[in-house]
Amino acid sequence: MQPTTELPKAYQPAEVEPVIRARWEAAGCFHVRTEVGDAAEGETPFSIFIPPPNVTAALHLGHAFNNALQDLLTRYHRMRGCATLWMPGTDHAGIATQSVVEKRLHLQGKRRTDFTRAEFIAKVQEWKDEYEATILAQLTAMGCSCDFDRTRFTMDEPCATAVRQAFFQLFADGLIYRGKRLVHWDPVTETALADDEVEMEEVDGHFWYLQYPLSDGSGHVTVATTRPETMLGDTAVGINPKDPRAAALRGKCVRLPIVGRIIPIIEDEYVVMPASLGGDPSDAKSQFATGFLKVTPAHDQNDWDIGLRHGLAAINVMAPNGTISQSHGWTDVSEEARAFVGLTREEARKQIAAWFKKNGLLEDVKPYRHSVGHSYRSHVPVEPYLSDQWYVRVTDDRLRGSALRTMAKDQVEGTLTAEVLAAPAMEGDGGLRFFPARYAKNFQIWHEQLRDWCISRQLWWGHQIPVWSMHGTGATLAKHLGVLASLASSRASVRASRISDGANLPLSALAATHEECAVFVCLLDDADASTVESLGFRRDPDVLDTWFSSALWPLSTLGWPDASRWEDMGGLLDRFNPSSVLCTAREIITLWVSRMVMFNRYFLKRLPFKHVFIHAMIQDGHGQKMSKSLGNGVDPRDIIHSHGSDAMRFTLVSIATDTQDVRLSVDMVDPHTGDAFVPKWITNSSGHMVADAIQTSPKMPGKRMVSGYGAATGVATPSVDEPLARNTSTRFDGGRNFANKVWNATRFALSNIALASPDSTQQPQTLADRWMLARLATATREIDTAIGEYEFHRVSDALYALIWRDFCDWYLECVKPTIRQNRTQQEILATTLNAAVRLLHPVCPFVTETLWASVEGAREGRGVDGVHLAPSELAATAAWPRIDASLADAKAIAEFGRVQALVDAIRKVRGERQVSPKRKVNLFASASVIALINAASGVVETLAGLAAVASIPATRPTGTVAIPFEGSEILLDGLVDALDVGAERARLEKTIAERSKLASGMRGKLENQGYLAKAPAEVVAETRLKLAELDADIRAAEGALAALLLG
RNA sequence: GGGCGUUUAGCUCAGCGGUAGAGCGUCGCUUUUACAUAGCGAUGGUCGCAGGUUCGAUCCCUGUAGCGCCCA
Repeated sequence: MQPTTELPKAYQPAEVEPVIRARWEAAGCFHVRTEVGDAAEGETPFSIFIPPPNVTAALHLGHAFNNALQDLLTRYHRMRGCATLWMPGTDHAGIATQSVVEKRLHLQGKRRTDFTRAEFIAKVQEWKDEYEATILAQLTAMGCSCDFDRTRFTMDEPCATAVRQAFFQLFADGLIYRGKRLVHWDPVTETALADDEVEMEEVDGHFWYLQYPLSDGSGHVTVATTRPETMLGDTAVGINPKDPRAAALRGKCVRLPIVGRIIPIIEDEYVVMPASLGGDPSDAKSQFATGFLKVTPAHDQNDWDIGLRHGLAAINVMAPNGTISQSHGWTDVSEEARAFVGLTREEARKQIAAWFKKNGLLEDVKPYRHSVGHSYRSHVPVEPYLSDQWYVRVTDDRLRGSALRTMAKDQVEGTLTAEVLAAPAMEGDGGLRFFPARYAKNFQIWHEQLRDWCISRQLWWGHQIPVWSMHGTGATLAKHLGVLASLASSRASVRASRISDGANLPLSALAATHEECAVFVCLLDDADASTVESLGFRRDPDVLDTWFSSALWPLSTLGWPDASRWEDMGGLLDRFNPSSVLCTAREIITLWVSRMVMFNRYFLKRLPFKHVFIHAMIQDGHGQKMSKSLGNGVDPRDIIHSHGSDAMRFTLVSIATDTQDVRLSVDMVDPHTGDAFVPKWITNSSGHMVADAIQTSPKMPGKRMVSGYGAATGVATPSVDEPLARNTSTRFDGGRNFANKVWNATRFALSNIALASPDSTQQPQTLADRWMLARLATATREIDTAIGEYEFHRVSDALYALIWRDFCDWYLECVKPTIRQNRTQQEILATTLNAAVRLLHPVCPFVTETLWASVEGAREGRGVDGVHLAPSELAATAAWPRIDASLADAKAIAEFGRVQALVDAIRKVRGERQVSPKRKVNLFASASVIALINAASGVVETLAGLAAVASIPATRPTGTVAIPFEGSEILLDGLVDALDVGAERARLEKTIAERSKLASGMRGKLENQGYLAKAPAEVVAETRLKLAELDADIRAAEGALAALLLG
């Protein structure tokens, strides 16, 4: 083993991290091989699929948090001997990535449409390559033990193949359909959005009160609306059937102003009645309602539903870019209405309101604050828009019901419906468990309220939908059926539908149909594409929602549907799917977890993972989510730069509690001086606290730099003179200090072992020795339990307590005087250190791997019965400590606890009196305390700085300081040259006051008959015991006080 | 509007039916050859507010106020 003098005085992460990463890579220890049958593989396989980060941007601390926890789990199970796979990769993030690239083009004055689709995709691909490399570099820098040889991308060939297979199968099984529906439409990016891509925001709007004249001239009705511009598409006015005015209006119509359209008054329960006419006063809307609702089926989801109930026409008055248009379904455009065509929806709102005002039909305007859906991408209000889209029928029991049935029985709230429970049993039923358990409810509610999933996106970047279509009369389309029928049904699926209502048509009925129809051909691969295209079929230009490919991640990354097509994937699917656990954040439950469960169950008839662990979110110092647009996301490499990877990981693990989100205040690092400082904060236009774009160097006032916010928003561009400033945070100091502590404790332990005297002999284990081993045993057990329950902060707490508090502060201090002569202690020291390094490895892989060779070397030829530590070349592949339960000696822990209390009591007085550590004192004590001191074999003398210990003499020596301990008095002699009677009196009086307060509380309890009668006997007994001890302490202190005053 | 969480020491957070803990910060003492990124000690909290249940409530229940997130 090696000369410990080689270890530098402080841990230098920047120097060792690259070396260690190279060592792991050379050993290939994170790569799981396809050959099974290794005899060592006793444990069940362990696998995690990384939530693939978006290639839109680099990772921030939130990702670092997520990945630190995954790596902890992965390394832990690898050490436990499991065949372990952590599958890495990235996600193409369709709309997000396309937007950032479009935004960049926009800065150059260009648009997507200035390029061909292929050219544009090539540009996005470049972006993807850059950020994929960045992300993988970040994961590597963090020390993530992913199987990087298997890194996937959601648009690479294996993933694309899986997507094609899944789409084809769902299409053929009738679970994918084309539907005309109101979708959430983003008029800026001109694409449909999924429900979860819409963010609700509170907006200050208005209610406009518009008068619509009755067509028979008998008066008017007043509708209240927040969106007057949509009135151009009104096809009815609704009234609640319970409204007293309804009967008189039955059968009447109104003449729609501007347009002149005659539209019916219909009765529907959905219509809110004004509070004055019996509406629910607690409903805010009833305060604003007139009882008349303009019904615009093409521009409002609720109106669409009303339209379906009453057979109303849906008239779309807008173009895809959100302007008023006569070309997308609006045919009865009057002269008067023509003036509004071409206006933006915002402008149209103003002008329509103005028209009503000018014509005396605007009855009122009231301010109204309400929530409006906004595009999570372009941030403009989402338009409910009528369009043809592709849907997955997730409401089918084979998807939704199947997902609900996976829930662990005890995590289901109430019971699942009979309909859901009626399905035949399948593998994985009841097998999905959430940690913390409360998140199961999110999963359940989401599925119970699920609507069909709109999967088409009007984008270029993504998986293009593999459907070719042709429109025409049924009869003309039927002519192609012969050729289509010649295609293999296992690779081509054909469906037909009627345009007018979207109804499915059997292919056999097509020839007899003279209505407008569409034929859709879904192809499993492109082999038959030219055949289909030669008939005149055109491929759908849209791409799939990103989550469609993400939903297949646990399948596609393992080679599904046919692993033999890819190198080195054989057998992985059966070994590693279902995976062990998915680690992710709350909002992902609906976006991703749900869809993976549905797809994995549908395609593979089993779960994608058994556990779902949901972790907190990392917020910045102002309680704001880290986001790209705010530029408040901290690059983990900045923290690694300032504190080291292990420091970052240890701190992140320590803040992984299961209750609340974590606030992490962020400082900046001055690139000119390297100093950390608190940046100048400003409030931006959206009301967020951000670091001002340009910051001035605190130490070099002439120098400036760009903040993350400045760079992210493009307000400032980093340059040589004004570089981008890194971030840091003092929150990671604790982790850095801990890594350094481990480093130095190891250095010290190794040096003592190296310097052990050659004739050192076996000695009986001391109390401290037994205690140290007991603590090792209990801490190991605590770590195992905490990891099993996904309570990660308990892991770092246990490591901190074991290594810093117990091993460093107590054990090392205890053995300092004896270790070099005592072979037993050398063995315990080497063994405990070795085990501790293993326990720490999953959290702090770098410092432990760096120390590993020395720590293993020191243990050669030394061991402790009951502690099993198989030798290993690398810490990364070392066996997790196995410690016999017999070592968890509760008596040793309790007795050493008394020793610690005694030492603390003496140190407290020494501290108060500011006694030099060098000064040794004499101690007089009762027989029981002397017995304890003897049992501790010199430890009390060492740690409390005692010269001699003796029984309390018959006459109290003068100048001694008295301390009550365990109900008797101990006296310290020689603590100070001259006793300060006043100070001593104050100390004793304070002690008496403190204990008396506690004692009176307990006495009060014991005088309470209810307490004596109803509290558990052991609690009462304990109270009595404590009270007796307190009383004894008080008597001892009073005795000392009396002696002091007499003397 | 529904759901979940949260409010505990100056800060960041644990905890929990039996009279409150950690880390950091602050204040003393200590450069004692593992570590000053350290050691020893101290200071610091009517556990958001109001009711209720209980022998006993920071913890359970109800209400209320603030904050955060998810869903509509």
